[in-house]
Formats: sequence, structure tokens, C-alpha cells
Amino acid sequence: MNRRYDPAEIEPRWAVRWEADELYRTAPADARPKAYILDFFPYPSGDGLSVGHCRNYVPTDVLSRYYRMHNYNVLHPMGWDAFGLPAENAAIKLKTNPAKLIAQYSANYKRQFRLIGISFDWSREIDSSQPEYYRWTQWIFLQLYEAWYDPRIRSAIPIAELEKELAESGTSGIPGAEPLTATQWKGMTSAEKKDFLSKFRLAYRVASSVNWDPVEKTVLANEEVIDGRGWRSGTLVEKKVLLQWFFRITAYADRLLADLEGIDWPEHIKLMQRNWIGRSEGAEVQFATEAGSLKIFTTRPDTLWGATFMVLSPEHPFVSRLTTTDRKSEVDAYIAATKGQSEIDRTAEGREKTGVFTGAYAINPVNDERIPVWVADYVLMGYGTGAIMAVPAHDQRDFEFARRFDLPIRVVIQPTWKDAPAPPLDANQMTGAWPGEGVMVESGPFDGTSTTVAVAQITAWLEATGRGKLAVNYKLRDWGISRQRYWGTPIPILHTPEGEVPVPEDQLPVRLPPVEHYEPTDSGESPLANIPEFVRVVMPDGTEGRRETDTMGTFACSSWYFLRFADPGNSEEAFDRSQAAYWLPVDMYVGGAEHAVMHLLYARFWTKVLHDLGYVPFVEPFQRLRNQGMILAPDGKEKMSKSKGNVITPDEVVMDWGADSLRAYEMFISDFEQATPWNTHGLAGTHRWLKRVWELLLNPADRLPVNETTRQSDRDLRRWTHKTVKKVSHDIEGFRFNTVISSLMEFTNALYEAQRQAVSTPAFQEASDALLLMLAPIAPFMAEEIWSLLGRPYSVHRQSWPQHDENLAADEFITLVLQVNGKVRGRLTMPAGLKEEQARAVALESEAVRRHLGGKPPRKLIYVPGKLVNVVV
RNA sequence: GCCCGGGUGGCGGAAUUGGUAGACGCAAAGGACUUAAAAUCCUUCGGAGAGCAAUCUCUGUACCGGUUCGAUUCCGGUCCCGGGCACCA
Repeated sequence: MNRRYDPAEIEPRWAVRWEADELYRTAPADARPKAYILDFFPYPSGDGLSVGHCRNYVPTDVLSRYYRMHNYNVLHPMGWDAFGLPAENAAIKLKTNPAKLIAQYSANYKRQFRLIGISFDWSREIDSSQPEYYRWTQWIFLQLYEAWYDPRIRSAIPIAELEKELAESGTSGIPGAEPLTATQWKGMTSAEKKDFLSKFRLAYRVASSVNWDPVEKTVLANEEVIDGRGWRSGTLVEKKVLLQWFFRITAYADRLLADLEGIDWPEHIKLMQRNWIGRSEGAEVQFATEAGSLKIFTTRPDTLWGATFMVLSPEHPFVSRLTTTDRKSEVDAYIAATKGQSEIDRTAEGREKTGVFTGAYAINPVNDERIPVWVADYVLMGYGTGAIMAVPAHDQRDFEFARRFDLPIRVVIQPTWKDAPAPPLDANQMTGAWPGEGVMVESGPFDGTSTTVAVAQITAWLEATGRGKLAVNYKLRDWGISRQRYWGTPIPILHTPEGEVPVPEDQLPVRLPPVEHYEPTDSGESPLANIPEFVRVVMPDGTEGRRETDTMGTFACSSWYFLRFADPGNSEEAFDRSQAAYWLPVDMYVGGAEHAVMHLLYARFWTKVLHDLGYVPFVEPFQRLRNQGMILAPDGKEKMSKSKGNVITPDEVVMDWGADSLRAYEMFISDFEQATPWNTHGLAGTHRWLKRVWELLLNPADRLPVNETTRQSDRDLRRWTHKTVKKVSHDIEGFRFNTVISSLMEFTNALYEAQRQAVSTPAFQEASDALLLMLAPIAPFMAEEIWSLLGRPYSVHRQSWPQHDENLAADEFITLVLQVNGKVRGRLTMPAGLKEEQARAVALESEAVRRHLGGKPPRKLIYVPGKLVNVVV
């Protein structure tokens, strides 16, 4: 034969054949075990894929092929997260419609995926910007809109159930709801009722401030604001108050937190989600004021005796009610100044505390002390109750505020640990008793109690006396989805004189009008507002309505696409329930850590809602998750970026080395989760390895002289084979691809050694077959070509993965390490079944040990079975 | 500031549960083949030292200390790098 390895000839040929044969088409649901292996679906950009992107697509492809060879029913699909700002901005610049760009960009991605041999089932391709898809994104929106979260059963249920309950008993049975009687409910107008219900719906609209870029004349998403400036214009972003749509993700905070326990995700991602959800337990405490009872939230009720003043957020409703006449002008000025500031200004680092005194006082419920009430912007309306008790001795922020405005500081906790500093009498700095364990002082009946005990006792006392109660708060905010943009899923809502009305399900999809091009508006409205045909609707009763012109942010599209892949062609439903139940949850989900919070949290949320409403039987969408590390530029530690001109594309690598070499190198480059620089020399090394495999399997005649020192028997070769199969299988399943490649390299080297001695023994045949089959998922083109040239029946990708035999993999000999006082002094090759007595004996007799004992008697002997003997003197 | 990762040869990186540090690959050096080059193959390759030599000794996983018969691995502290959060009471 003597054919040269020529990937440029081999690869396109097999790509065409596999495509024609639909080799990777997903089988229908059957009795086999299933494996759903999914990449984060990409956002097609004009730049195409880089070798960095291939870092996740190659391993998931290897895994998919591996499971196919184990006769799993594998779902490995690909689609396009097509809506969103980059495509839209590019389209505005080019004065075209983004749909055209997406078609062009995704075609290029698809070409690249084929080029590198990714085994996607293209019959399941989805595009989130197509009406066939976003129709169902809108449908899910309506499911959220028509549902509320009932805290009593910890589940979403239809809003109709709530309406029924309100008519029967008002809100009396609903914890946390504002009081309303059945009579009051019945007396409400239709618009009032809608208003009231929107406080419960999982999708609701409310006035909220947004990021406004005055140069771009557009609203920006939070992710598009970097250090307070628009990501493209670089100008300072302003705040604008607009009516915005939200999803009530906060209702699911506890479940989103709790269910992290049961999923196999990287610990740091779980931690980021936990921090983002930000649960804190504490107490809600009521302080009496002239305007009524003022509620605060604290995680440290044990510091109640140290409260020397209170602070309200500038937006707090009590501010106007409490402020005394003589303080009014000053308070008003402060609030006006606060409003003019952006969030960035308000939270800027190292900023000095600001605030004003309201002139009012509140009564501390634990000691009836009268303390002044201040207003300051460091207290946020969005967390807790928007009011705090300030304990300057034990809270850094309160301390800074007290120093700035000369307010009293009272230490109420002393540290208990040894050498603790005395409480600072001059209050130049806070005492150390925060947040650790301490002992209460100056705290009336609790003096001498430890803080951990006191927290529980005080909370119980507050509850018993009606002055407060146990409370839990979350940092998590509701998910804002409104975008004043053209290129997104239209929100299926109509605004009528009677209020908002959902678009009936049978009228979905609300199609995006196919305009040629458009410009952003000055008003902060979506460009859709300028398209009258889109906006104007005539209601069945003849009145005129106005279509919602906001679109959904793209995180909505990506919050359910993994479900659509289970049943992508369904025109009757978002997905067939039995298909979803069969394929989901995703068994292995792979993508970048940059989505650790947003996408992964939103998708979990939607899944839980769909579960509660009876559409899916599981509560978590992604059973296993892994994040690939970034591939950096070859020189130094820089990221690859277009602006730096250091991007390496798979196209150029495939042209120079072939797809199989690219794939092998992507696996070999480093630990999967670790960032690492690209290195073309390293790539050449894996290419060299593949060439050696090619030569070994196809041109075995070139005999080399027998190397007596590495001479191996057939039994040795079989051991190599079975050990390698075991290790490679184990490492693929464990996502350790770099050691998969190094094991296969070692195995190849062993085969070369074996070949010097015996070319056509059964043991050699077994070894080379195993090598070829293990190579199939990694280098699919080359493996197929060799398989074919060896005259085997098409296709190597339909073969079974080799099985290993534990007995054959077992070692015959071990290396017994000899240590004296923990230092390695020698090594002996011994039979694997070595007994402890024998090991001890040979160790003591050995020349190496005796030399280091220097005639002294051993004090102690440590034996680690099959590994070492340590002689201690 | 707080919370997570990580730090191993010239480089990318290996190293079940605490038990042979540096697998595998790159680069480099020397050699073989060749008119020559490429390709390929062979050998060496953490640092220092001793020996004609096989080999041996010391040292070494960011730094300092601890636990242990034994530490890259566990504990305490320090430094550096990367990521996340950032007035959340």
C-alpha cells in the first residue's frame, strides 16, 4: 500500500459520504440508554469560529461518538442563538436586515463544524429567530403571564386559580400578600383587577429605570454597560424610567438555591449562583414612628442594642411622611440630588457617605430608646425593607456614616477569643467582634449571652411580642426582559383601552415585520414602534389596540432551546412531552463560564415553571455541566481578539494540518477546564503522532532493529492494550482528554516497540484494532480512511468500543520502592502478588537499604501493599 | 474590600486515598540516513556535585512554618496571577 497520510484529500471525501448517509442522524426514542450531549448554542457572528471555540465542540463531539460506540442513543444537536444586539448592530451599520446576516453567518459556522468533523445531527438544527421557533418562546411567555407562584404549595399554578380564590376569600390565606377582602376584589374595576393581578403574575410589566445611551439613542442591557459607559459609544449611560417587562424569578429563589445540591456542576459555578441568589437569614424588626411602624431587616438582631440611628433609602415611602417641616427643604434637595445620579455614581468605590436628617425619631423596640431617622443613598430600596437600623460599632458602612455625621457609636459585643483587642473607646475603628462570635454587653437582659445564642433568642422574643419576626432576604432581582430593539422575540401582548391583553395562543406567532432596515428612535421606544402596520391592532369588539413594541432579550430564547432539540420540527407544540421526557435532562452540557449566572439561572427557572405547569417531569435541565478553559494567543497570556489580530481560525489549521490534528491537539493542549496558550509547535507534535499511527497501521513492513532492552512478549502487549482501553475509557468519561491523548501516544509507542519483533501475531492485531477504534472519536476522518483501506466494512463509526479485560490489564510485576526514613533509596521489581513478609524481608536484605542503615537496627517498618517499604531508624 | 480558583523543568502539562515528582508532547543539543535539505529514526534533557564507569550524593513542586515514617497532595501564615461579587444591612 504505502500510502502517505494526506488529510486534505481524505477529509472532504468522508465528510461528503457521512453527510449523504446521514451517519449521525439521531435515532427515534427506543429502549437503549440515551445520552443528550449539548454545547451552549452559539451566537453566530461574522467572524466565524476560532480555535478557542473548538475547545468545547471537539470534546463534546468525542463524547458523543464515544457513547454511540457504546450503543447509546445519542442526541447531539446544534442551533443558533440568532436574536440579539451584535447581529442587529451589524445590520444597522450595513443598512440591512439582521435575518440576512444571520443566514450568512450561521451557514459559515455550519461549514466550519463540518470541516472539523463535528457529528451534529443537522436535521435538528434550530434558529431562535425563525417564527417556527419564537412562536413557542412567545407561548412560554404566555404561560408565565397566565401563572402565579403560590408560596403555600411552592409551585406555579394558573392565575385563574388566584382569581377564584380572591373572589372567595380575598388575600387572607396568601402569605405575604397585601390585605384585600373578597368584597373589595369584587368591587374593583376590570383595570384595577388587572393591576392587582400583575403583582402576582410570573410575567409582569412595571415602571423601572433602564440604561440609556444618549449617543446611540438606545437602551442598553446591563451586560452592555461597562464601568458606567456604553460598550460601543463609550459615553456615560443615563438612567431613564420606562415601563419594562419582568419575569418573577425571585419567586423561585429558594428552589433555585436548594436544587443546586442535586446536580453535577463545577463547584465554583454553583457557588456563583448561590452568591447571586444571595440568601440571608435574619429578622424583620418594627420600630415605632409617628408615621406608623417602620420595618427594617437585619441579619444581626443581636446588635439591636447598638442601634444609635436609623437610615431610610431616599425612595422609602416613609421619607415624606416622617420629615419635619424645618428639615423638608434639605431632605427634598438631597433626594433630588440622588435621583440625578446614576447607579454607578451612587455605588462608586471609596465614595464618602452622604445623607440628611429627617428631623424624626423612631423607638427601638428592645429598649424604647428614641433614635434619629436619617436618609442616605447607601441604603437601597430594592433590598430588604429599604430601611435599616444603624449599628456603627459593628457595621463598616454605618460606622463610616456615624463618623461623617458625628452620630453616637455604642459597642454592644465584645470578642471572646484570646488576646482580643479591647473595644475602641475613641472609635477610631470598629471593634473586631464582627461578624464572628462574641459576648453581648450593654444589652439589657442579654448581657453576657453569646451572640449566636442571642440571635435565636432575640428573634424568638421579637416574634412572641409582635415586634418582629424571622425573615429571609435574597439579593436576586426579577429578570428584566424588555429590550427596545427590533431584533428579538416580540412580546405577545396588546395594549387596549381596557388594559393589557395577551395575544391568544392560536394567533401566535406575533411575527417580526420584515423591514429592510430601520434606525433606532430618539424616544427610547423600540424601532418597532415606528412601524404602524405592526403596532396597530383592531380588537374583536372593534376598538383599537396597540401592540407591545418591546422585544424579549435573547436570554429568553436560550432558556428553553434545549427542550426544542428534543422535538425540533413540532408545529403543534413547543415540544412533545414524551420526547422531552425521554431526552431530557441534558446529560452533559458544555460551554464557557461567562454564562455561569445569567443563562444557566434563567434556563433553570423556566424549566421549573414548565415543570410546575405540568409540561416536563424534571426540575433541573442540565444534569452535568462543564466549562472549557479559554485558549489564549500563542504569544504570552493575551486573549485572542479580532482587534489584536491574533485570532487563529480552524480553517487555517485544517488547511495546514488537517481536521484530525486540530481535534487531537484541542484535546491534548491542556486540562479541559484550564486556560492555556495556543502553540503551533504543539500542534505539529500531535500531527506527527497521527502520522505515526497511520504508518503503523498501514505500512507495517518497515522493520526496525530489535531493541533488546524493551523487548516485550505478547502477554506484555496484551496488557498494554487492555490497560490503555481501560484508562482511555475512564478518562473520556471523566472529561480528561489531555491524558486520553497521552495514553494513546504511549500505546502507539508501545506498538512500535512490539512491531520491531512481531508484526502479525494475534496480540498485535488486537492492539492495532483497539488503537484504531479508540482513535475513531478523536480523529474520525483518519480512522475511517484506515478502516476502509484495511478492507473493513463501512463505517468505523458504527463499530463498538473495545472492551477491556481486568485480568489481562492486571500487572504481573510491580516496582517495590525502598525507602529509608522516607527517602527513596532503591527500587525492586517484584511479582504482583508479593506478600508483606516477603516485601519486608527483601527490603531489609537489599543492598540499598543496608547501605543507608549503616548497621543500625530498624526501629519501624512501614509497608504499603504493592507499592513501598519504608524503613525507619 | 469580600468570595472562589491557581502557582510543578526553557514551554504546554502528568502524578487513584498522603507513598517512585516531572508521564506524554514541544523546544533544545548530539548522532544515524542523505550529495544536501526536508521527513524519519536513535540518544540526552529540573539544578548542583562526585566518579573511568555502571552509578551515587545533595537539592528541588511560589515562599515561610507545622503535622506525618513519608507532603506537589493535609493544616497555619505570606507573596503573586486569574475569575466572580461589590454600600445587599
